Amino acid sequence: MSDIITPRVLKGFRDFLPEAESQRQRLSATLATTFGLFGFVPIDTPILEYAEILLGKSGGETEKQVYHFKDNGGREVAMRFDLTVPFARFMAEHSHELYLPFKRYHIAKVWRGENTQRGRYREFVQADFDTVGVDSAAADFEIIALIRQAMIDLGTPDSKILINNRGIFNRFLASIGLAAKSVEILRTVDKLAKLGRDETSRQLAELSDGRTAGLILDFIAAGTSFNDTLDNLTRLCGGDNPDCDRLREIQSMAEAYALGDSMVLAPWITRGLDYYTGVVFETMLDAIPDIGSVCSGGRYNDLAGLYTKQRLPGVGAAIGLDRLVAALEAIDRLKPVGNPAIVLILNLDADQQAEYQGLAARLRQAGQACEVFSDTRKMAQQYGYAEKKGIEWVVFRNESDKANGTWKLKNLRTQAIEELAGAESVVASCRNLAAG
RNA sequence: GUGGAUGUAGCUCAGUGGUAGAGUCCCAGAAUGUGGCUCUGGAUGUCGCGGGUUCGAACCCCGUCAUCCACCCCA
Repeated sequence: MSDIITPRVLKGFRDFLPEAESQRQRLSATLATTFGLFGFVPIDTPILEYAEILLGKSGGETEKQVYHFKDNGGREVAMRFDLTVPFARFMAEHSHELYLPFKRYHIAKVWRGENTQRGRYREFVQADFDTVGVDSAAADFEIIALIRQAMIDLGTPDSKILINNRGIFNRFLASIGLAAKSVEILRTVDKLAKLGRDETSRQLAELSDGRTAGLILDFIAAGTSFNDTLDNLTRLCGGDNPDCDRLREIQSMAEAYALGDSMVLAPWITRGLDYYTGVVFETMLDAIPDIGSVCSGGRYNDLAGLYTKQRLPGVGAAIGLDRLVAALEAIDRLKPVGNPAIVLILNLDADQQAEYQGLAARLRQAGQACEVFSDTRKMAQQYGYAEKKGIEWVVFRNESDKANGTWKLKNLRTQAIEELAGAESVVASCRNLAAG
């Protein structure tokens, strides 16, 4: 009989080993730098909120996905399932302490109790960024430019930001008398890429009729260029209007910014979430489109309407960091993250313990990360340790080195061994290694 | 939440009713003029978990958990 508890983690939850966690931290740090480049500032909020805050408006679908329970004091609480709703509460509570427009980013874990798949977990990190307190093309464009920069910085310049404006679609639907079914139609259209034209047409015909389905499909057809597509949309929804103008303004900024064809007008992109009211976007990686959008968002005209009378329009997006890591791994584009220490001091002689630590101290004082192997094990094991951790250099000394006060520095890859006069020489050599 | 596939040693997998296997990895030893090549030996599995059928189950049946895929939704 055993009283050992089987170690396991919940479905959709994961442990991260050093290599994976290093990657996550690196990407996260990269994003923080990119956000800062655009003047976005960081915030954080609690992972647990009153259930009514998180479940307030969102009925059905999201409610089923939110982890909620009674805390030890009997309060109904819930774990945040995205960073936008907590942000809305945050703004309602702190807007008087802040300034508008307020541009914030928030990189943190969120939880959703839905079924798992590759790149789809129950606990995952989102990098959310929004500009609130302003409704302008400049703000919309800044989010797009930021997504573009983030994609470049993350190592996926070969990606496309698909953009659309829901307002245009709604105008179009109104013009053909289907405004009442806009939500269903938007959802159906959103699946065009996945279902294909025929199936989408069939489903649209169920919502309206065959002729209307054809009209809708014509409407969402892609043109030969951003402006060509936009001209088509403008014509089909009854001529110039503020929503088309917004896209034109964004496009002119994109040209000045030299975004090129990384920004695509995609009339079939609508996003399922019903709080978006203006431009919406998704970001697809050319190398692995199957994994889905790695950064999605859009404009909403009232962020915190549930919690305050102050009207806060905004625009923002969320990068799915874990999905991105899964994608980068799948296309083999994660840069290896080495061990922080590039030098291992081999521990071969029980009488030299003080010397090893003394050398390590010198190195560290010089800002040089190093390790002393923590036991006098066989050399093969110490070499193996260094290799597994990606440490390229080892320092050791044999009997004669010990007598002479010298050290040997060996490159594990080239096998080259260099004899060094003393600790200062080791420090100097390691400095060169780090620099070179 | 619904449907399908999968689940055997740390890893990759073979084994379809009759005493649990291979490769790799790991450990020990030999050789090696400070490891990595070679040789010898060794360890490791409640066959995801729990029931059932059977003289006998890794294999058949049911349930359950996890992973992957599709739906739904989304990052």
